[in-house]
Amino acid sequence: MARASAKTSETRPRNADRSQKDILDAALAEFADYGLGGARMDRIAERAGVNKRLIYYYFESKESLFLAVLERAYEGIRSEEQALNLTQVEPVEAIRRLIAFTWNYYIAHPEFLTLLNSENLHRARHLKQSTKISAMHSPLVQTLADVLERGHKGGIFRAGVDPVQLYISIAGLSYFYLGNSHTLSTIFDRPLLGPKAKLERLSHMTDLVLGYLVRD
Amino acid sequence: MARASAKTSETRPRNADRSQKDILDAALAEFADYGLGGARMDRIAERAGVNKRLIYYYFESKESLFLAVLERAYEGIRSEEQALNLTQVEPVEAIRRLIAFTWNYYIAHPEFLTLLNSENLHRARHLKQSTKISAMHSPLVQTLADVLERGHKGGIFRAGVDPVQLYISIAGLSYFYLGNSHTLSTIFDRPLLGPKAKLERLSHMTDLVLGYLVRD
Amino acid sequence: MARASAKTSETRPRNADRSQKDILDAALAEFADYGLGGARMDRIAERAGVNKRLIYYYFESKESLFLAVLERAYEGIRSEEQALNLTQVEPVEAIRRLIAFTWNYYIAHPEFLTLLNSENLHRARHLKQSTKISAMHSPLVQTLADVLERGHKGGIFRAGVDPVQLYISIAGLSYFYLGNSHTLSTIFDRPLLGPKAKLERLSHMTDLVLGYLVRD
Amino acid sequence: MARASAKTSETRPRNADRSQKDILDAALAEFADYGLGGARMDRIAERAGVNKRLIYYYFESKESLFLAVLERAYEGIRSEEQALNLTQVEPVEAIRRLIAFTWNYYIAHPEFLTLLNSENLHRARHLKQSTKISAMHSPLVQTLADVLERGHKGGIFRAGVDPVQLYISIAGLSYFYLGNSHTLSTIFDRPLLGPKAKLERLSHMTDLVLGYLVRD
DNA sequence: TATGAATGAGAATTCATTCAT
DNA sequence: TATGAATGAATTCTCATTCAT
Repeated sequence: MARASAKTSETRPRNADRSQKDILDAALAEFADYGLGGARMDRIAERAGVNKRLIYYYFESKESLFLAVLERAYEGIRSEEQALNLTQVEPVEAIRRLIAFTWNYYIAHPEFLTLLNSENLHRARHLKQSTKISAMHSPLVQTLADVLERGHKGGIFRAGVDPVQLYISIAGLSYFYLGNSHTLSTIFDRPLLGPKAKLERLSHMTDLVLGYLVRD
Repeated sequence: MARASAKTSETRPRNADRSQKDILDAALAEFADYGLGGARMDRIAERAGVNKRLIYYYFESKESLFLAVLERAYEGIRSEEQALNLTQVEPVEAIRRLIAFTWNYYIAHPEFLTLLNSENLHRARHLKQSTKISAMHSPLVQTLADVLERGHKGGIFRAGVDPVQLYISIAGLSYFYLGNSHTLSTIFDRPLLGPKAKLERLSHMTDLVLGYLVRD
Repeated sequence: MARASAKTSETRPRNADRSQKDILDAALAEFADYGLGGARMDRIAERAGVNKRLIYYYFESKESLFLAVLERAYEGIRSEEQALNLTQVEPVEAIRRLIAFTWNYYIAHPEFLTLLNSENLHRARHLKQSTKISAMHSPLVQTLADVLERGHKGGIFRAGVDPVQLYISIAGLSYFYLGNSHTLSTIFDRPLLGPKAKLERLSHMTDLVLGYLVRD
Repeated sequence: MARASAKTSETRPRNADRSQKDILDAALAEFADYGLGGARMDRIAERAGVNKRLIYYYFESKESLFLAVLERAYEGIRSEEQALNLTQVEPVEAIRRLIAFTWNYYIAHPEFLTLLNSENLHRARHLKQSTKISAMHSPLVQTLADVLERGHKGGIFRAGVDPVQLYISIAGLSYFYLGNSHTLSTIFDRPLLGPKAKLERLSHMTDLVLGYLVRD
């Protein structure tokens, strides 16, 4: 909003990187607030404090801007995930951390959920044009496979768990609750985003996943 | 060009109920395909085979049409859920059936997922204006509470499971996988909607939930 | 608004006169509130408590309905004017009465002003199609001519006053003040419709006209 | 068909001031011809020779365009009025000039009358949002107060004449005659806008006002 | 690198009017 | 006499995008 640099043209000297970042930030916020269809190029320009024309200069069109935003969003979560170093903690703790991380990341970055929603509405049309997206995800699967294997070999986890399947479950448990909190709290007539409710959800999800994984 | 009335005026005789149903059906398909923002009233009219004006005659605006569609969609799933008679089967089987039903319903009605996505993007703005939506969901919670209690009293299920929490988990496990299948299959570079993949997912979800619920 | 007869169809039995009057009343209110262009046939039907189709049954179209309303409005003021019996009072008093009557009639019937406004915007397009309108006004001119003549012959009034000219002045003095009271009170930043302001205006107008007419 | 841009794109070079003026001119004509409700944005664009979208670019909406037109219209008459320098001529002549000016201005600018009509139909809704309109009118009242005072002090005019009241009368005498000339000439079945009729009216109005003001 | 001016193709919504009973 | 259902033609306003500098 009150970005000083947007006010005058003197404060916005020729700085390509900065402008591009401002545009991506603004676009992320706009797409998250209104979805791809509802987002307005005018508002993005205003939010970024740049002339609308500049957006087209750097990003071909609304659609490729959306893809750029998407890719940067995936990079964000994946790089933080990497930083968890799950291969270096014991399996049960690794799972706990992954669940908690996913949960907290979604809470901290609600735009990520909305972005995915939009992209799915459009049948991953944009993502399918991305060349780097798939490569970005193999480390995640590798890591989780490693954790599961260590858990199984240590006699703690059940056998035959598919890491992709499990990841989708872990993500889905948080995603549905948080991404659909508006409709869920309406239909169940119950607050879902209060501090207590959040703690309960994290606890429930952890119990659920570990109750399944850990053999007795 | 392809004016509906040009086909034949006999195909749309004066029938208020029929016209309204046709409009709702067409709107459901359109909203599912394009989301609220992307849906076009023109296309809805064409799909329904009615004059665009008639939509406004029966439904105030695009937004209230959307709400009407949403309400009917919730009615659809909830009434089929009721028909499962979960209170009359033993607890483990009841949970199995609920998971399988949810999974299959989402597969059979992908529009339902898209509709929810859209509504959440709009922060349940429409649903919050609905008067009947909350009442529609209490039986579901009741039923699930009953199943959980019977399971616990029979020494089969663990204690202290919140039915709403569990329902959200069961729904979320299917919802995320199916609703985000486009992005997921892209990022994991793996087909998720083939017959085999579907069977595996259902099996995984059932194992996950029962692995958690059933005490040893 | 709360017209009982509009509520149910039993209370609106086949009564052509009543329906027509209800429609005219409703149309008068609607045209006064929104002008010809802004008036809505839907709202007129609602206000009248009749089906929209019925309006077309009795009155050909919106435009002829407008003419019917106009004619009835002129009939209203002219017939009350006749009832003043100006030919039977002495000239100065007759002028006083005419000014006061005009002023009070416009206050009591603001719709009349709005109707005239609309009709003039449309260059009297409708009125020009009326066959009875001109005949309706000759008595008025006659009466005023008689008053002026008696005044002159009695040595009270100045000579050579054109009755039509005078009538337009008398009407204009009230019409502009009342019909434009919204803009006038805004531009002069002063209330014009309070009880005191109204008395002052009537007094000013009477002084103005008599100050001119009465010779010393 | 007759798309403006099709003529030549050179005729509309990038000139913000010019475009805005063209739009205001076109809007004035359109609003005068059809009133606010009847005016069409399409026609305004065509009249101005600009793309319809440009109107919304400079003026938010039809309504704020209307306000802009209104304000400019008031500025027009008030500034010409100022140029009369009424404070520098003797009182009787000043009144004569004001009456004649008002009369001639209305004749030369019939749009002004229609505009006021429309604004009053809408209860000064737009004007009330204007910040500058009231300030625009105090000089006028001042000037007239000065004339009246000089006239009274010189023993020529009667005492106690309210300048606002008098201005409304002077304006009203012309306004009603000219603005309602269509209906008036119809109901009185007599031409009002011929050269002779006009002279007579101006003479009548002057006699009326001075007959009232000037003491004997 | 950066921008204010300008636009064509739609978008939702409105409205007087007619149809069928 | 009376009405609910249905419609074609506008109408205001929007939007991504391009032009000229």
